[in-house]
Amino acid sequence: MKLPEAKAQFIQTWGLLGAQWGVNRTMAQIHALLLIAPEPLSAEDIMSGLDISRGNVNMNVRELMNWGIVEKILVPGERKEFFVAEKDIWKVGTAIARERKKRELDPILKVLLQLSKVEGDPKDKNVRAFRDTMQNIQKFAHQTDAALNAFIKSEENWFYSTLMKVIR
Amino acid sequence: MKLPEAKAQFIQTWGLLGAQWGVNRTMAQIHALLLIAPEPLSAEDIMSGLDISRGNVNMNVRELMNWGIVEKILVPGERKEFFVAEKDIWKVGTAIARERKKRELDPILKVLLQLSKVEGDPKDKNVRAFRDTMQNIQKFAHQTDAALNAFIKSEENWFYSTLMKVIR
DNA sequence: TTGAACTTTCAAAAGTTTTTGAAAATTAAA
DNA sequence: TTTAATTTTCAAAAACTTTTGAAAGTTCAA
Repeated sequence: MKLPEAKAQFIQTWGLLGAQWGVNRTMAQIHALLLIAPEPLSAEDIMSGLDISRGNVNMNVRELMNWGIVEKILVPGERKEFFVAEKDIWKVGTAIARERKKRELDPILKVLLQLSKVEGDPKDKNVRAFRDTMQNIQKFAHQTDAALNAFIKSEENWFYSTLMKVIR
Repeated sequence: MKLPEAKAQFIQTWGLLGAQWGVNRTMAQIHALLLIAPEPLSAEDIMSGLDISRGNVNMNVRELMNWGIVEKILVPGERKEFFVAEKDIWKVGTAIARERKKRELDPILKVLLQLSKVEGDPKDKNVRAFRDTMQNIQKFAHQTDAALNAFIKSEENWFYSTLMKVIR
């Protein structure tokens, strides 16, 4: 396989991976394009590289910057803005974990904690079933939370061993 | 908060969690409804509980069964089919991890492995950047794979072991 | 067998998300 | 200043996903 074909396939695959996990496909594709670019890319490079509109590039690049995995840089002598991706995949992984936990997991776990305080007669099997489920989810959530925090704080290599301690 | 309100909020929240991670919202809501049900539910119970059509229930319950976290049961003397969810959240977590890894992660990682074999002149910085990225992703993928496998294999007893810590 | 109870299927409709592209806003050079 | 290059915004269009519901299929008691 030659480079252009391999690049295209990587962009396609990275986009699919994102889409399956609730990330905008185009955002993941832009990320892929930047990951394999040896030089910073302009908005126009991304537009032509993926055949998408300027507005689409602008919106998705901004979101990648919000996630902390792409940076805007100014090239001396150039009017345009350029973009570079964080190339260390471990850092990319921890940044994504940190953001998604903060935005999507933490608020939901807060709600679930509230729900275990439901009023009701413990003789009612509906009440008992509900409370049992909430307690189980909370316990699981705490372990997941600990594992994710370990990962987020980790430098490479620490991850596997700390996760093992949490699980065992 | 009283039970009916708490149930509604749990269903809503569980659905949101699913939707954010690429799972059909209604499928997650059906799962929530079954998780807190003290008795098996029929298709009609689910239809009226969530106000959705028969076809929708059929399709999503089938998918929950494919994931191995819901089971069809036959109640003696009843013509209808009933459904129960696996109530142990750790088992639910490992089942979901096992299925998603198999369906969505493994095939993609296989492609990425292929891509690191790209032909090309190592003097070309495009080739070098591409290969570096592929190698980094692969290394990360292997660690993630090992961590996921450890989690998937961590069979039950989590309740027992946490209980032991409380007792001693 | 028959037919009522129940489940499954799937084309069309509804709903949601993503993308476009042109106008408005911003920036910086002349 | 003014002007041209560039970026941002956002309403409308396109694309995609989910849901419906009625017809077809299946099961089983009589």
